Amino acid sequence: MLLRLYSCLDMLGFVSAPFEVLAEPRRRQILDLLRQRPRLVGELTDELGLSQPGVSKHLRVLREAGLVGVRQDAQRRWYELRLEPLRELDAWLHPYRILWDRALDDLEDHLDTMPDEVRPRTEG
Amino acid sequence: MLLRLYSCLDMLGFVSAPFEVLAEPRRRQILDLLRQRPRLVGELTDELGLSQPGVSKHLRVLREAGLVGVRQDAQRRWYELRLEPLRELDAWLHPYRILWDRALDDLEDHLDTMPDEVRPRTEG
DNA sequence: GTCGTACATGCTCTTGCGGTTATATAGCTG
DNA sequence: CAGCTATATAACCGCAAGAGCATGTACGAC
Repeated sequence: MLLRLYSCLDMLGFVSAPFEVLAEPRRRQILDLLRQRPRLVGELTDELGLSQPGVSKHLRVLREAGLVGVRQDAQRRWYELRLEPLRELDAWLHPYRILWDRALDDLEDHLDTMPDEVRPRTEG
Repeated sequence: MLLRLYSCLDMLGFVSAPFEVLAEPRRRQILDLLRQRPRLVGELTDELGLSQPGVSKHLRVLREAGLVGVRQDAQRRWYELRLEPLRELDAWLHPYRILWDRALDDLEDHLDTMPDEVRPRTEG
C-alpha cells in the first residue's frame, strides 16, 4: 500500500519505508531467518512454504528498502541482513519509549509517596 | 492487508498487529498527534486534511489494535494514546538491536587491536 | 418536539498488493 | 553447443484496503 510512492520518496531521503515493508509477515519472517546467517533464495523458499517467484518479489522489496543486501556467487545469490533501516523504526519508536519510561517513573513515585495503609504489598 | 485475519488472531493473543496498523502513514501521524495530548476527531480531521469519516475509520483500526483509547464526553470523543501495543514493536526489534550493538562492539574491538599505522584518526 | 453538532457506519469505486504460472536470464557442466 | 540449475521478471487474477459520499446515531440546545 503506497509502496510505490514511498519507495520513490525514499530515494529522495524523505520517508521511512520500513514500516510499509515490514507490515508483511513473510518479510519479517525473512529478516528473522537472515538474522542467523545469509541465505540463498532456495533456502528461503523452502522455509517460507511459498513459490520461488513470490520469495524473489519480497526480496526485491526488502532490497529496495535497504533491509537486505545480495552477494552473487555464480548462479547463486546470498541474501544478508542489513540493519541500518531498522534504526529508523527504532527512531520513530523513541519518543514513545520515553513516554512509557516516564509512566514507569511516575508509578514508582506514586508508590513511594503512598501512605503505608493503602500501599500494595511488595514481595520479599 | 491481512488486517482482518490479524485482528482475529490478535483477539486470541497470537500475533502482533501493530505492524500492519502502523504501516499507514496517517495512522502514525495520528499517534504522533496524540503523543502530545488527547484530541477530538474534529481536531484530527483538521490536522490530517482528510475527510471526517476517513479519520474515524483509521481511529477504529487504531482502537481495535489497542493503540488508542476513547473517552466520551457528550457528543465529543477524546482519543488518547495507549502505549502497550508499541511494546510488541519494541520486542520484535530487540534481537536486531542486539545485533547492531554487537556490531558496534566489534568495531571498537577492531579499532583497539588495530596497529597504529592503519588506524583511522580519531578527532579531538 | 426540531435543529444543530460530533461522530460512526454503510456503500461504492479504484488501486495496489500478494499470490501463482509461465517465461526470460545468467552461469555452470559436459 | 545443449541441458541443467538458480534466480529474476512478466503477465494475470483475486481480494482487501483506503478514500469519498451519503446516511445513521447520539447528545445538547432551544
